[in-house]
Amino acid sequence: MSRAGAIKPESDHILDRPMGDTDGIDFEIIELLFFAYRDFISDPDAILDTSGFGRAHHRVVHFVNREPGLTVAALLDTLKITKQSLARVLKQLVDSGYIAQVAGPEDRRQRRLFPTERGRELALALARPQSCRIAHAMEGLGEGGRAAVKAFLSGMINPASRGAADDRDDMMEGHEQ
Amino acid sequence: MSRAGAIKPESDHILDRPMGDTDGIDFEIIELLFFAYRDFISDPDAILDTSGFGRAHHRVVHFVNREPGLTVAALLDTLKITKQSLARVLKQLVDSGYIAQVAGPEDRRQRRLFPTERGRELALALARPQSCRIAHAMEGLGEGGRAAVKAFLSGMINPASRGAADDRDDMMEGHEQ
DNA sequence: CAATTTATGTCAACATAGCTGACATATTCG
DNA sequence: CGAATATGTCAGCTATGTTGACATAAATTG
Repeated sequence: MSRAGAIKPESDHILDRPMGDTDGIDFEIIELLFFAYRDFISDPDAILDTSGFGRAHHRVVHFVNREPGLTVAALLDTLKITKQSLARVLKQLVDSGYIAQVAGPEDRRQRRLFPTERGRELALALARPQSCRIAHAMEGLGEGGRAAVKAFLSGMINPASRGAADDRDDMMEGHEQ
Repeated sequence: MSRAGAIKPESDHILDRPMGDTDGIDFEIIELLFFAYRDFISDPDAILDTSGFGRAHHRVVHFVNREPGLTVAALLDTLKITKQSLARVLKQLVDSGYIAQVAGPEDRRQRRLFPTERGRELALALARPQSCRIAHAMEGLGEGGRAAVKAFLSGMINPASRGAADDRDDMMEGHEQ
């Protein structure tokens, strides 16, 4: 802090050549991913500002619409956040009538989550500009190009990340930590 | 809040069919992007926890290493955050000896940002696992596949997002808002 | 040169969205 | 019945973004 005025290159050895692909690191894709994802979520963000919701709400609304009847536990597993974090946004969505909770038919401790029509509309409105952006980015790529993109994105995902949703039935979920 | 006990499907109309690709929306890629990016940043996050830094520091260290001599204004433009947000993390990085500030040779009001060797090492350490993940995801894709991925990611980016870095010289930057 | 603009820094307050820890309640299961 | 499970909730902390106001030094301009 007292060094704020010590703007002299002699003291610390300073590097002035850019960190490039010499190190065998794929900086190009790293940065493309950063910018692509940033702009990808900017579309729904603009809509959410209007609704008074945030990205956290977006994710919840999305996955509940994609898998109606989802349990809270399954949603937590998908989002990889804590139940306290989820509770905050979920409560707002339920109170505002975007999501409804129904006691599980088998296990009545569960609260299965369903979208209302309002929730469905919001999810679609948020997904629409994202899908348009994707369609635009896919323009000119052939069927093989699209397959390559899918393969690439799938390969970026940790095996356990998606598996959790598939294995949900046969595993005992004993990892509350 | 008092409706917490009103777990009844009859009141609100509840939707139980999944929101699918019927609506002409590319949910598949939307979700792949979500999971891919989440896991993509989990690698550096794990390292950062050790260092006591966060994602914000990561981004700063990355771009300073990629373009040594970057001005604060240019960095703000790349990150699209406010100077107050940047100040917090930048100060920590400078104080910890990861980044050095040098008065601009032409315009001495500028603080050009340079990585120290320590900063370079950190940037490389953070990029390494991400690059490995990318390499793994690219496995099996031919040269055309890689080109498709690049074209796709580039197409996802707002034209102005990257352009800002290119146009920096000829535009008057009169958008402090 | 004086006035203004620019580049940057800084203080204070606030919002969102994550976290941990602790505890409550209802339900199921052994 | 008692233990485990699914969920909810309270309280407080952290990281990272925001706005608004103001300070300082250097460049630019009249």
